[in-house]
Parts: sequence; structure tokens; C-alpha cells
Amino acid sequence: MKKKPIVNCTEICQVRIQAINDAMSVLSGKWKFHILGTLIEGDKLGFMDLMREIEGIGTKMLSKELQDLEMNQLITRTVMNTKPVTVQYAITKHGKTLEPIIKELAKWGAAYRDSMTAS
Amino acid sequence: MKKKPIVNCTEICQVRIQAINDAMSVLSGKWKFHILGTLIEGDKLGFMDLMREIEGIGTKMLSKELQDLEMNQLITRTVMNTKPVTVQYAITKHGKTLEPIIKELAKWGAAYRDSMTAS
DNA sequence: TCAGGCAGTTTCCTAGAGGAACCTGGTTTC
DNA sequence: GAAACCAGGTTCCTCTAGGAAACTGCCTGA
Repeated sequence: MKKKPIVNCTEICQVRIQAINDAMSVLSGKWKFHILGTLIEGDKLGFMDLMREIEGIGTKMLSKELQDLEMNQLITRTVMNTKPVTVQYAITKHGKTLEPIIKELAKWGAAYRDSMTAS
Repeated sequence: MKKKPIVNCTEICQVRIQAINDAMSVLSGKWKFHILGTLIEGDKLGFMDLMREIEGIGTKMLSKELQDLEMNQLITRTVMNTKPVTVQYAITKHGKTLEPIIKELAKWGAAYRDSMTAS
């Protein structure tokens, strides 16, 4: 009995897969959510501010991820002409659209931890 | 001028970081969202059904990710005693709590794609 | 002048994520 | 008996994400 061809993926399914891939390509990596979450909370942070807030991240990763996020227009980077040059990172309007996702994710993570420690 | 000690991370920040780490430890990887999304949409799917729905995944990854998800109680695996043994994967009540996140993620991904192609 | 802060960059290294292909073992249809 | 379908497991291989540590360059206050 011949089975339907390999490609019987429904269209809504295809669309969802592509959408999730798009989102993940921008948000992949260990640190993006943390950086975005931090910048959503406290706007205008410097490089060292972020280092202090995001426990565990190193300078290389932070700088690389910041570049990624800037390239994708989720954050902005402005160099201030102060005496020791400082830089301000801030979330963009576009980046703010991620707030619900990050909030949900954090909420779910906390609930998950509770449910695990309970059992 | 001495700066405040390294650890001046606010508490809400620490909590968020831990929550996001918890969530990511369970949801990390290229395929978990796809699998969960597919199982939320159509309940009770077999191994080959999932292969067909999730374009691009291979047997190794699918089987490994399914084990992970089952271990974390997000899906169930039931072996049916049919003539050629079939298996049914389904989402759990717990797994369903991820629905808002996955929906949001897919929504965001689609919107992101639109905004990128527009510019 | 020298330690320390800011903002990174560069190099080196390794574990693990993930793909391709092949194998098993049972069953049913042609 | 050959071919095909289900449900995986196994092996081999590659690539890169990510950490550690060291270095740069500028500025400032003690």
C-alpha cells in the first residue's frame, strides 16, 4: 500500500515552521534573550553595565551578540562623546516587540522550576 | 574613584536570568519548538507523521529530541499494540502551557520577515 | 606615574549540536 | 520472496557556539 508522498506537510504547518525558523535565526544563542531582557528593563546601558547585569557573560560573547542585535535592528549603539568614551546600548521600537515573548519565557521558566522542585 | 563591586546585579534581574536559563535548558536546540508546535496543533502523531510535518529533521534528531521532551514531561509516548507497532506522541497538559510562547514566537517571526522584506 | 575604569578585539581551545548514511527487526502487500 | 512501511538506533564526521585569557588604547584621579 503506497503511502502519500513525503511532502504532505500542511500549509499552515509550513508557514509556522518558517516563522519559527526566522525568529530563531535572530534570537539563537545563549545570551540574546538576556541582553534584550536587560535592555528592555533598564534602558540606556553601557557595555560594562551589561556585563554586570548579565552574570556569566564574557566580553567576547557580549560584544558579538550586541553586534548581531544591532545588525538586526533590535538595539541601537550610540557612542557618547564623553571624556572616557562611553557607549550606550538601548532597545529599539522593533526590539520592544519582543517584550511579550521574553516575559512569557521568563514566566514559564519560573513556573517550570516551581513545578519541578515541587515534584 | 572606586566603582561599586562587580555584583550589583539587581535581584529581579537575577531571577529573570535564572528563569530564562531554566526555560532555555529545556527548550534549547533547533527542533524543540517545531516538535512542540506540531504536537500542539495536531494531537496524537506517530514518528513518521512528525518526520513528514517537520521538514528537514532527520531520524536521529527527532528521536533524540522526543526523548528529551518526554523526560521533561512535555510530551507523552505511547506504544500501541497494532500489528506493525505504532507509537503515538502527544502533548501533555504541561507541554500545552508553552502554547502562548510558541504562538508569540511564530507571530513575531512572521512579522519580522514582513518588516525585513518591506525594507 | 601608575593603578584602574571603559570598551572592546584577538587568539586559542574544546564540547557538543547536528547532519548523512546505514542497520535492525518486525509486518504487510504485491 | 521482493519491496515498502513503521520506529527507531548507531556510527562517523564536521562545524561552530562559546569560554578563558591576554592585549589595546584612551582617559582620569590619587
